[in-house]
Amino acid sequence: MELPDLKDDPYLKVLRPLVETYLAFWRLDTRHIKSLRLTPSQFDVIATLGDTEGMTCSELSGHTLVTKGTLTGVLDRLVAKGLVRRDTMKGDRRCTKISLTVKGDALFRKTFSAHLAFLRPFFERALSPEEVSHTRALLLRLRDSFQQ
Amino acid sequence: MELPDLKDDPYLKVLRPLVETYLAFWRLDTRHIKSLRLTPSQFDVIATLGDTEGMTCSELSGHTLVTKGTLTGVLDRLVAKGLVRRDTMKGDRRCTKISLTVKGDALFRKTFSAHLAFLRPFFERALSPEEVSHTRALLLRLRDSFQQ
DNA sequence: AGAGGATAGTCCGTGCTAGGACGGAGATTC
DNA sequence: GAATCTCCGTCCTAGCACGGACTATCCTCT
Repeated sequence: MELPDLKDDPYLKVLRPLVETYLAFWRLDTRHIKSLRLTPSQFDVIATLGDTEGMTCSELSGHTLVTKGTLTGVLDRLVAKGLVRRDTMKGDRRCTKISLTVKGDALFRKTFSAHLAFLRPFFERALSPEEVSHTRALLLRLRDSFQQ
Repeated sequence: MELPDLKDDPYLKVLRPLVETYLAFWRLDTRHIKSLRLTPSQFDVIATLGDTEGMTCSELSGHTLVTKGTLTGVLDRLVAKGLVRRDTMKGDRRCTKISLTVKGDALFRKTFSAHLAFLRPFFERALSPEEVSHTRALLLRLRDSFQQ
């Protein structure tokens, strides 16, 4: 990693834990999502489309971590699986309305809350509710600094 | 993202900040690394090989975030740039010793500490030294929970 | 010595990533 | 009406991610 041993630097010694924690979470998250036969990006799209009337590619890309260019391919595969539908939008022929199919909605209902329930204990075990708020606040300060 | 609005759940409301903070860091880090005409993985490898006598692919993969299979391609490109060398190991013909070339070492010296110096202010601005230790401790608890 | 098993690095398939180029489509201005 | 600007979704390139398959090599145990 781009993270040598930074024990000496009082400021940078939070860098490695940040990366390691995120990656540990990511691996756990990904492993569980894979058991649903989806990729993280695909789950991201399904979860975002759930309980909505559908959205355009741009909106979808704004609400997920998937960029516009990547979305095309991700949607192709979701359409092929019959989970998602592309409809032309009346009123603006530039836009495409992306929404869940019946099958996609069923998958969303079945897996979404189950996935959250799967993740929750890992947080509960590590932190008390007060510590959660505290961690959250500290992380947001860091995030804002990175985003200037 | 696979992160809906979790305001309601006291435990999961640290999830989104964790992801957002990491991604904000990652984007910053990547942008700076790109200005060196390297990719994050390539920088990772260079930084890890710096100040060592070289290592095998497996060791390198263990010390970086690059998996064995991906490493082959990353090393190919670094060798093509003349930054890294592959030597056969005497004693064990299965192993390959990867090390920096003179040019690679020069790049390491020039860019490594500069990169850390670039990152440091973002941490300094966000957190006091005590908060850094505190954040670090909280993150490590989370990490360990994810890794069980 | 020969068999079995572990390890090293490569290669492959599928999928994701950022960023940029592109052409179609709507909106605005003259 | 024509030119221009902006937006939309798709496509392209280079590179990375993971896991599994594969070959070569080495080690160990009988």
